[in-house]
Amino acid sequence: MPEAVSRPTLEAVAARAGVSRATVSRVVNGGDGVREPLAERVRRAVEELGYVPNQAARSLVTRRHDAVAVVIAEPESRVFADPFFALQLRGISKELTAHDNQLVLLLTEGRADHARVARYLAGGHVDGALVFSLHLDDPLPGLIRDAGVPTVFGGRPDWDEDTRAADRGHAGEEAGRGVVYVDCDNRGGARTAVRHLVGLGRSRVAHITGALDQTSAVDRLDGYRDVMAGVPGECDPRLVVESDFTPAGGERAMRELLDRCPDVDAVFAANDLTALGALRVLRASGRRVPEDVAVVGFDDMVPVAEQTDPPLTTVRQDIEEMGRLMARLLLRGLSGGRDTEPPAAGTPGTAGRGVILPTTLIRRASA
Amino acid sequence: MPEAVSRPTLEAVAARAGVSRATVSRVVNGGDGVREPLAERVRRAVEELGYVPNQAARSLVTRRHDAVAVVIAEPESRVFADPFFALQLRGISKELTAHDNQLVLLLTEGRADHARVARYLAGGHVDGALVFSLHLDDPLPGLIRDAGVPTVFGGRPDWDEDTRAADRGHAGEEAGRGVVYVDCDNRGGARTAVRHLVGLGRSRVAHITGALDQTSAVDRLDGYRDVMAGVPGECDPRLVVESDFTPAGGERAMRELLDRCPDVDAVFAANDLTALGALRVLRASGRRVPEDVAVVGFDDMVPVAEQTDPPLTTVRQDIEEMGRLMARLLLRGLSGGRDTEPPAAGTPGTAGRGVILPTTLIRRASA
DNA sequence: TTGAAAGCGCTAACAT
DNA sequence: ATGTTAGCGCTTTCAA
Repeated sequence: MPEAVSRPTLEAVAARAGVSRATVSRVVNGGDGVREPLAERVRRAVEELGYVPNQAARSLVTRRHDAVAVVIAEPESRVFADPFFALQLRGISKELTAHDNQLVLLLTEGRADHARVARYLAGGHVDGALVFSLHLDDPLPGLIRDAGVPTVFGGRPDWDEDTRAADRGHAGEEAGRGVVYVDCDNRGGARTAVRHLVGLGRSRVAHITGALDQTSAVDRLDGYRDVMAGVPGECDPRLVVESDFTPAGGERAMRELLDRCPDVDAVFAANDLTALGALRVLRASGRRVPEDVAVVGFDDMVPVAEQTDPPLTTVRQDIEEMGRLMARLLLRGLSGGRDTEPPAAGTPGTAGRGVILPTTLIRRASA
Repeated sequence: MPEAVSRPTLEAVAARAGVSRATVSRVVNGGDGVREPLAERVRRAVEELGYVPNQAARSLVTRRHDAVAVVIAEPESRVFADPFFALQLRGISKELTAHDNQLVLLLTEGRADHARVARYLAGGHVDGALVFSLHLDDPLPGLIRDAGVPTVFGGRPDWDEDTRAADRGHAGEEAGRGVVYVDCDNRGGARTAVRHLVGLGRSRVAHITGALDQTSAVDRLDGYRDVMAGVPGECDPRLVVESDFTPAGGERAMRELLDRCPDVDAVFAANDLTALGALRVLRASGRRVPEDVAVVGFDDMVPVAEQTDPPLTTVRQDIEEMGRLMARLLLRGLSGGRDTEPPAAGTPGTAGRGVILPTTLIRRASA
């Protein structure tokens, strides 16, 4: 019974309203230049027939799709481990919906899928793309660039355009300026976290990093170093342990840390999940938090941070807002004109084309 | 520079290969009935020009879109609290990708969006829909049914067709038979959990329910009752506390439970998040788990269940597989013919049209 | 086996 | 202000 009932066409509506197809089209698309009584007749006909425009036919002529692709590189990412992804998507979805755009979700599972995604984007099925390019050296940005689709990245892509473009012979174009992205202030947030710890009087502040093939992890590490560089005698490199954003990784790192520096009295973990693992190991080792060791996380994944023992002090970023903003930037670029394109070379104040959202420290009990 | 570069058309390929558009079309679509040397010429031309078919033009004539909508009713759901959603989506995505179908994501925020979704589905933009109808009395199933789009539901919808259809005057059609859905064996899984607890020698087994406006919660409660009904003198209704699938809800329920029945020695929680909350309250109350009170969860959200203290014994369902299966059923129905439609009235063995996936008990330390 | 031609449903000039 | 018309790029009869 869900037999694809053939929907009424413009033609049918026109016939019913006793006007031409063009007139119906005008009314359906906003109705400028159609006198009210006529427009009303058309609207009634549309209503009665339950007419819905055929998007394929429309796209064929307008070359717009009112659809945006969201590309998420999933493998080995935390995408499926925490609600990050879902929140981001919610923000994007809200914004797209508000502008009558559809969200086409492209999940990729490793290199093999890159070609598929590139082909899809190049195929002109969507008006633009929102890409979460999570890893350094990801070929996706390059492929997307070549596909020529307006794109906004989630998280600063490690796209050293100057270098790569040169490899391709685009060196003179300053193409790096063209990358639009939205990210949170990873470095600044990290500074805030570490300063907080230092301000608590801690003198042996460690950092458990995230996966260092992601810019967010690198930036947070940089922020940590920014502050520690200013603390006399505190640049002990053993206080930095590399990890991977997961609870298990956090446990491992914390164990190593306790091993190397039993006198550690504070830990800045690259994200909440890492902090979770660290907390567990600290407890198991008999340390009290925050009395013996203070801990700060990053992200403020509320369901995680509020449920740890003790509740986690952490750096909050507004993930849903990031998603919304990405979508907004893209749509603006699509309609407004060349907003997702590089500014004229030398335009002041636009270098980078990145939008950085602020972070805030959420104080709970762990530090 | 991402200027929507006008892509080559069939025409261009035809010209280059020195054949007609029809021939190119044939080759592009599988190449039956085209002699090899010619086909090869065409393929080369496609390659050289980087030709990608225009999906809009194709859809316009074929009326297929190779796209499937995934509808997720988000408000008040746990969709953004645990990785359930992401896993489901991954399974769906894999299956769709394997069949060259796109995934259009429709997130809804309450009633207001229902009309939008219904309109979209009715608009014939997609070939079918996968719908997560999470709540009893959700109007979505009805709207979708009216939209006439082949649909597979995730989780048994509370769609008492006999009743509703009657309301609409379809009573004679046995329409309820037409609902295709995929779910896990909530009731059986609950039975397994409770039996395990009883088998441990526990005599005061409580149940903290999920949100009872979702069939999964109701089914798990039923499973609990199935077993408890067989345990002499164990039908104490005070052992059942209603909750909502959240950690906070689990805490609240556990507190009430301890209040009402301080002698409780086992808890079957409706999901892992609930169990998490319960564990916390139990610990705070000085009870040891599992010595004093054994706890079993449901879902096996690995990141949660493995990280609780003690690690959680729980009923596992294969969420990703559910997603994959939903997609498979839908695609099969779309191509194979009328598979998503109701079987002829009276067809034996097909009543319900639901596919129920098995669950397994994962033993960890909490029970 | 291959080509010619007729649309699919819609928008956007261009006429009126 | 409204109607007429020419395609958008593709698939699909129907002829050759």
